[in-house]
Amino acid sequence: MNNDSLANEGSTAGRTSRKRARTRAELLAAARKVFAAHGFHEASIAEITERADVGVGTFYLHFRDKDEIFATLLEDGLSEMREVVVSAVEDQPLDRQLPALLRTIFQQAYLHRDLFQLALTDGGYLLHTQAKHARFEVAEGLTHILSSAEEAGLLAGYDLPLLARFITGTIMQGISWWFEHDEPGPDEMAGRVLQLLRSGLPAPLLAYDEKS
Amino acid sequence: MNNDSLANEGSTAGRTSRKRARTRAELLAAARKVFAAHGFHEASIAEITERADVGVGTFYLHFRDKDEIFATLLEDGLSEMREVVVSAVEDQPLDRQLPALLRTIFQQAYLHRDLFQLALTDGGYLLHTQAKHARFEVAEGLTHILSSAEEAGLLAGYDLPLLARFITGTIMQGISWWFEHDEPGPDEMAGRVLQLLRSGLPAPLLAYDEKS
Amino acid sequence: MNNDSLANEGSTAGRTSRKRARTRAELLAAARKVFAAHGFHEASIAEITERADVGVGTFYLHFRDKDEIFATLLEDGLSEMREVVVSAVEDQPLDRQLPALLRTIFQQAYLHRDLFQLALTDGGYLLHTQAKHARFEVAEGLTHILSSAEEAGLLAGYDLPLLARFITGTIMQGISWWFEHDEPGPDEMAGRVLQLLRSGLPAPLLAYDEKS
Amino acid sequence: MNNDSLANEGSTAGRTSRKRARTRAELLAAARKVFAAHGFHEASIAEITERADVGVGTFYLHFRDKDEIFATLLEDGLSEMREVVVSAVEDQPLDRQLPALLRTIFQQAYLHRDLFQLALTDGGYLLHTQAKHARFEVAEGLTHILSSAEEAGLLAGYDLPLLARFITGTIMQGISWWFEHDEPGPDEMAGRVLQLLRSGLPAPLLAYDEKS
DNA sequence: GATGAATGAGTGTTCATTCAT
DNA sequence: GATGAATGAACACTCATTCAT
Repeated sequence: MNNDSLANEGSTAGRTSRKRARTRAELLAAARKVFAAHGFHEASIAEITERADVGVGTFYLHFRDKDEIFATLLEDGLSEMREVVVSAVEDQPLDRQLPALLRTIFQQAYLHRDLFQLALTDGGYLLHTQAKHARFEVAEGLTHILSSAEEAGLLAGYDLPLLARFITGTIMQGISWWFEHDEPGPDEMAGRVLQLLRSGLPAPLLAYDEKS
Repeated sequence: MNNDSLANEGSTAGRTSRKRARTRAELLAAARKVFAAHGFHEASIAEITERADVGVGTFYLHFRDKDEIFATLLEDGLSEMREVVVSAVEDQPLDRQLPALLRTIFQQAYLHRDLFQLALTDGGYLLHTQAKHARFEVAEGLTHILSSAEEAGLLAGYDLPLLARFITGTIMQGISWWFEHDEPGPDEMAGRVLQLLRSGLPAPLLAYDEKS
Repeated sequence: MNNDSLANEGSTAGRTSRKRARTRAELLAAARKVFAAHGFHEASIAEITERADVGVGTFYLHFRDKDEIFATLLEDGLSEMREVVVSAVEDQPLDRQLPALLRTIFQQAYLHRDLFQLALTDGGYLLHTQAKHARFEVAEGLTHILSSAEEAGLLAGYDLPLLARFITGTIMQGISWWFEHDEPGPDEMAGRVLQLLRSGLPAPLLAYDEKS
Repeated sequence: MNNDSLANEGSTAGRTSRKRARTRAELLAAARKVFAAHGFHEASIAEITERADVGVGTFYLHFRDKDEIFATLLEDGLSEMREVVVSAVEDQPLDRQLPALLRTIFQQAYLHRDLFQLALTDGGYLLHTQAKHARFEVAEGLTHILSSAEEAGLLAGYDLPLLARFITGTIMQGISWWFEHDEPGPDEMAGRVLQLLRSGLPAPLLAYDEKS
């Protein structure tokens, strides 16, 4: 009835939908805190709505159920991160992509530790139901870079999907280190991972002749 | 044939307690399946007892509560694995320890994939309550080996606890690869991890001057 | 007719909270019947909610648990009674207080026999948890009156707390008489107790030299 | 097969039945402690058998169910007391019977306070199911004495059954006084009740003119 | 007779979800 | 759109009682 497209000013529809969006945002913010505090299963809708200062029923006006808000929370956070990471990596020459990826992921993860704690601790729960998930996100980015490298003939002898997983595992453990410690910061963390990826472990630690 | 080992032969007490042990084992087996299928929170005692073909009450004759059977399940499985791994690693010269550790862990994990799925997916839940846990177990073994290496002056310039975590992450991702695929087998998996640890990634992938 | 007393008229909030109060009252009424019929321990929440014609969960919207509704039931009933008794006794000259107390207590108890059955039969259960309780209530009132009498020097030679208990016992048995009989009514009951308290038993029943 | 009548010596049957009786006695003793500690409803058969150091199943060889052992416990205790009281009262001249009854009951009750706590606290529970019960027991003895007095024309103007209940109430409160205090001892307690029964309360406490 | 492992009906309680207002 | 009282299926857990040994 009214022009509520771009820049929706004082129109009723505009005000309404702005209010609606604010409520939704409050719910998401509340959910983030509650999930972070208790984990997915112990979190209750009642606590979320209380914290968001809305009625219980309101929750269901914005999200189908508990799963959905959880998934949305992760999805929103991860897609924001994806954007940052992608723009930090693209346009880089191949030999700078992996370092940039690591550094950016660690920087983001450090900033959004609570989100990652959710993703890594309770995310498993949704693996059956919902697909996208921190680990997948990371592995995907890695696979993309590694594929380019492979096309350039740089990864002969490596099993690419496994390699992506291994590196993902390294990153994940780097991130979950922060669930318990605050040091070192993201840049040193990235440096440490690079150190391992660049040189591996000192040769005397790994005898060569194990029967393969 | 009659030799029922030391003392306690075919006596009533013996038969009874053997029956008791069998029931307990059936409960553990059922729980393993149920937890693997639904995860800790979605698993119900009723389903476990049904699958074990015993009454609900019987469960509580053997385990204090849901937490206890879950912890027992992990503990039993991990302690068995720990033994195997330890005996495969000890007495090896330092340069064989890491390769042996990797190969043995992967072999065990391949055999007990369901257990690891539990440990890695829901294990987090009990981290507060119960201490020992697959990742810790692995990280501990690694730390032990790496410490020896450090004392031998082989790891100058590495951050040892982080290094242990990184390698743990690699192993974990190797194992969780099997939640979705059956190939490659444990020996090749160990080989792939060794490949990465030995040489790192090809130099052209990692520019050296990454100070951006 | 429209005057819904101060503020809070036919507003939604008013209607809602009136409905809420009604549900609560229905639960209390149902609980009273169920407790009276089976006693505290044998009473089940399910039977209470069924009788109140509400869902099980509704119970917990109004009462924390079984203990709470039981305590509320007694507390509400007793405090109503306390008010009636207190206002019947206060402002009376000392020599009328005890008669007034007896008559009023018996009148109230006759009206709320079911409540007293609860208080006297199961009330013991909550003695540890909840303080106020029919017998205490009565003993307290008595003690108050007797104290005044003592200050007036009328009770030399009597052990006051014991005396209060003895009279309480007499009243309690008068009340529990009604659990099985409907006669005599409260006024005659009070008269009978007064008769005993006034004259005691005929002398020939109680030899004086009872040192045996 | 063997003479197991009077003085059953070393015969198998004799030994067996002596053993049986001992087990039964151990169960009763254990039950008394457990009921005293937790009350009827919170007491569990398991705790009783554990304390009696017999198997759970054994319980059901001696008692049909929880109700039965509880009733037996009271019955045994009360009937022992009844005997003592009866023999202390019978053959006394009428004017000594009530004093003797009071003194003996209080002496017994003081000795077996735990039993009375059960009878007065949880006994109510069994009122519907089982008849005999401390209060009845006492009221019965009283009624017997009072009947004799009435036949002797001493109680004209009193309502006999009510009178018996009133006195019972006084005794009960005297006994339950001991659930919380140890003083005064049984003889003084009996004296205090006699004091009240003999003289009633001082006249100035009870105005005479209330409309009857 | 004694045992104690097994039973399962029954309980209190929670919480995601609905819907009349 | 917003509310929050109401819902009831679902759950963990208990314990008196049975019965094969």
